Amino acid sequence: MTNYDNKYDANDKYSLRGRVFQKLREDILSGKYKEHEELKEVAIGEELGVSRTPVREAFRQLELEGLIQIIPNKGAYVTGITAKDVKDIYMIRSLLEGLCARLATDKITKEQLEEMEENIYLADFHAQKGHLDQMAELDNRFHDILYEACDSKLLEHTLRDFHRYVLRVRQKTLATNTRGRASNDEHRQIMEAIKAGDAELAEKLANRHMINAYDNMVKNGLKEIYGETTEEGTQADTGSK
Amino acid sequence: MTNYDNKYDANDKYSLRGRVFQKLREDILSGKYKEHEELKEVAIGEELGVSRTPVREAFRQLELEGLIQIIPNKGAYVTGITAKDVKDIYMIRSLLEGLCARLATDKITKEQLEEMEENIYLADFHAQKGHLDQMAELDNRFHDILYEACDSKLLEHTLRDFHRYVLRVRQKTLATNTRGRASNDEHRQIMEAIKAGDAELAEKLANRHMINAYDNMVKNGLKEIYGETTEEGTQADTGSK
DNA sequence: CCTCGTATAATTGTATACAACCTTGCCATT
DNA sequence: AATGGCAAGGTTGTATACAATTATACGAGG
Repeated sequence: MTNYDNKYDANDKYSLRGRVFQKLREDILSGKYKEHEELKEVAIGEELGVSRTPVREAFRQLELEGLIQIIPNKGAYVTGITAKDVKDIYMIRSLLEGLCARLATDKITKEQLEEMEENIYLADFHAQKGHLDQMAELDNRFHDILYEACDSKLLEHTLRDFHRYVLRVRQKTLATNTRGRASNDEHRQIMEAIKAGDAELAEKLANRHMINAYDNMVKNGLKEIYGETTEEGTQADTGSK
Repeated sequence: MTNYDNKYDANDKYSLRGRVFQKLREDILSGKYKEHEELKEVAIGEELGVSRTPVREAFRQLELEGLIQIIPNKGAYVTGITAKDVKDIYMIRSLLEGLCARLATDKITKEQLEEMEENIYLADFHAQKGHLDQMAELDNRFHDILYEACDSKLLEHTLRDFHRYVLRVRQKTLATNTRGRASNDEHRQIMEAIKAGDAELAEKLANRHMINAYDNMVKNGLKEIYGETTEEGTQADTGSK
């Protein structure tokens, strides 16, 4: 619930605060700062060559994005993601990506559809070659295109938030070639449903795509990475029908 | 996507920043600061008797909550909500409140269920008396209970965000007695489905509840309040099946 | 040897000073 | 009279100084 439709990007890469914010977000998501690690204002400031003020403002934003937790008068700590959190996010995303696909079916532009096709074609190529990094990149981009295509700044922004939030986990678990191929196949089906103008089908496929992604994560050892267990079985149970 | 499961509330009411944040949020939501109004750091600071630093930090948070837009080196402006935004929010909420009701069916505690029943009973009373303010209050509380009952900090927080965001609009449009009664009837049906353990039905009813709420807003002049029109007809079209 | 308390250090919270940028209005030039 | 440029005022961006709070370490007492 944040700054959508903001042609002056608030996370302005030209202001110090914006640069600190982006840098810290990237470092947290990439794993440079680990869970429960403490972030100290002066240390970060010195590392980036800025004073405490922009760092503090960036901290406040990171907190609202859920990446750190600030305990008053104590410090800022990188928040952890529990297995339960991941499950909840995928349940929510399943519904919202479905909605997004449904809306996009009517709203998508020719250019966006073409980029989708290109994306899928390219992903096929990299899947054959076993280029996992490129696969992940294309996967991200596919969803970004979908978010843009739904023509709802609010939905787009919400989905981007969730998507970014699980990137930390995905990097560790989605990096199998078999899932990469399956995922791209699902992308193709979604794209074709949109292309055919079948909004209902597009929604169902997008729902299912998220459930499959989650189930795959569970299979590939989500529990081993995060100590806690999903409270009830492994089935995603996110279907809306 | 913000600070869930935070026992030290980040919007700490004991820190100046937290107080400024809460005060400004309330003032924006209540309409004291109108759309596109500029908020100046020194003016706000003097009004609340604090310096610019806590005000600036509060601004950054308000921006991430979507309540103001900060244009670098220019100023902070209260953001407007378009009719399209409202429609999008209700589409999203329809799905997520449905999910929430479905999860709550398994997770709700006896105390929460009792508070729900009490809430509905009280709302019946106030509906008869025509107490619109109390009705609105109870309506808010009903949804809060539901959010708590789903046992997902993430979903709870997301729904609270959206709910708070449309409060500005709702205050102006939901204040009709007939809708109040209908809404409470729908609350009762949702509650009874949860009580009966019928998760599927609870989800459907909660979906429908949001669609009805939105349709009512459209009927009661959402367009007149916000200059723009919903891009396609008036039907909510938020059903997931 | 352990525990509690106090003092000191470290860190965050707030205020203020200074710099950079944008806006505005006046004046000169055409 | 219209326009362009320049200067002055105001607002935000950043840095730093000071206050308040918390963590740590050391020593005294048991």
